[in-house]
Amino acid sequence: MKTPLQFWLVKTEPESFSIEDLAASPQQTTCWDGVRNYQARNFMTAMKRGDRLLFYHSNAKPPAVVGTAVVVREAYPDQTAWDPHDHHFDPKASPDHPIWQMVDLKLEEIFPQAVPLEELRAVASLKNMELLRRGSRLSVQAVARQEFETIVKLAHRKRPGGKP
DNA sequence: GCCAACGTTGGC
DNA sequence: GCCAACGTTGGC
Repeated sequence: MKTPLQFWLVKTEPESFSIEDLAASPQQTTCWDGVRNYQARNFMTAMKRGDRLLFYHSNAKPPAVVGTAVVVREAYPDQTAWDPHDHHFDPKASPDHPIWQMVDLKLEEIFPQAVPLEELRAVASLKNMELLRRGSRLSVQAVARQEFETIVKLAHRKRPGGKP
C-alpha cells in the first residue's frame, strides 16, 4: 500500500536562500543542507518523494509563507557536515558517520500572494501550527494536510482592494 | 537592537 | 544526571 502524502514546512532566511534562489536553481531543485538540529533532521528522514512543503521566509519583512516545494530525493548524508570550511561543519560527522541528512527539494510554486505570519495567526483553523507556537524555532516542521491546504488557499484568494 | 525561547555544552 | 552558562533563532 502506498504511503499517503505528508506535508511539511521548511524555514529559510531569504538573505541566505530565498524561494527566488530556488526558482533560479538548475531544475529548480536544491539540496536542503545545513540542518543541524536532531528533531528537524528526523523530520527530513521521514520525508518521502512527492511529499509537499510550505516554503517559509524567516527574518524577512514580513516573515511569510511564500510558496511550495516537493520532495524529489529522500534523505541522504549531508556532506557539508564534514567539510571544515563549511559554515555548518560538525567535527563529529564523517563519511562513515554522517549524523546529518538532507533531502532534495524542487520548487512547486511561488505564491501569487505571500501569506504573512500575522495573517496566519488570525486563522482559527491554524492555531495549532508549530510555526505559530511561541518561541518556535524548529526549521523543519510537520504540518497537517488541512493546514497546508488552508495556506495555499489563502495565497490564491482574491482580496478586496487587491491588485486587479 | 532587544529579548524570549530554546538547544547544546561542560563542570561537577 | 543536574543545571548554569552560553550561543542561536527569529519576531518585534
